[in-house]
Amino acid sequence: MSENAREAWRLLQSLTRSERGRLPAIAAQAGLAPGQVLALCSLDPAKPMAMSDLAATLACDNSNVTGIIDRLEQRGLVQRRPAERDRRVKMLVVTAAGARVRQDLRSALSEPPAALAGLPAADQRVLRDLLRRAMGAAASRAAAPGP
Amino acid sequence: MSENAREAWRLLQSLTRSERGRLPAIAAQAGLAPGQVLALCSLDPAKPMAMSDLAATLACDNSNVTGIIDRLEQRGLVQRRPAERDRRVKMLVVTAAGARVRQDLRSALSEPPAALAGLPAADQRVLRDLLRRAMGAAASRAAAPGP
DNA sequence: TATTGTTATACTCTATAACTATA
DNA sequence: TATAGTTATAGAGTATAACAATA
Repeated sequence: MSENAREAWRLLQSLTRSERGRLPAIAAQAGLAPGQVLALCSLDPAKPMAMSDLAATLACDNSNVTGIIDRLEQRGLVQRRPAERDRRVKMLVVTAAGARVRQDLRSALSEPPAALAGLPAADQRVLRDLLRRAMGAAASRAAAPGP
Repeated sequence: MSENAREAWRLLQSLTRSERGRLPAIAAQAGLAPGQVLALCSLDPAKPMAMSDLAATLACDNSNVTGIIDRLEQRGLVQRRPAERDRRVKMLVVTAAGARVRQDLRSALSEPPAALAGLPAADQRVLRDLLRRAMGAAASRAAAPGP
């Protein structure tokens, strides 16, 4: 019985739900819509990505990514480039301006909420270590599914 | 310097982001849209709530709640009732059918993701206690803002 | 006058289906 | 035939502004 895990998950959900307004607020400040912010932050300026890979990252349909990238491209933050090996594929390149905006967005989004910032330093460290373990173990399980 | 809190927050965000598809999936199974699920789950069947209070809970505009409640009311899950004391206000009452659906939804949503369910029992307990402290302290601060 | 909820309007995100170009 | 991306279309969530009923 993992009632503790259930309660921990409920607490985590209420924490992130209380921070729900931040993404729209940060996006509005940059003159972007929330989805555009998530897309821009998901792109690595050093490593162009195909449209369909971005769709998988954002867990949404290709047709949706078309519209989001249209708007980011109009703003000069991203560019489409045809892939060399397969001309059906379009690679997404973050422009210099896009990289600057992205850096600001990521910095704002990673600002911890009061509930975490107010914890004693020792608790913050315990929490970080625990989450590292949890995420690492989950990644391992995904890579090598059990028998 | 709270770099640990920052990293913990980033890890929490990636955990909840990896669970991003669950709300739409659970909503679709119940034949509802994600926003309708959040609204229904936010209503306490034992304690009717004004439209504007629900808007505050969901951190969105009143005009938006009108549309969401329209659809929940058409489905027979919620009813509008005029408040006795102030006839401008409409109280939202969860129907018997709505309470059943709500219970199922809450149960499905509180199922912890693999990253948490896979942690050792001791870690789950530590995490739960830590989050209880964090959320409790934040609530206290909100109730009594410092000097 | 001020407030609660509704309506009108517009933009964004989302999906499905049909289409084009390429493989 | 199958795949990557686009277009067309539709439904839902979001906001602002104007409005009605009530306070």
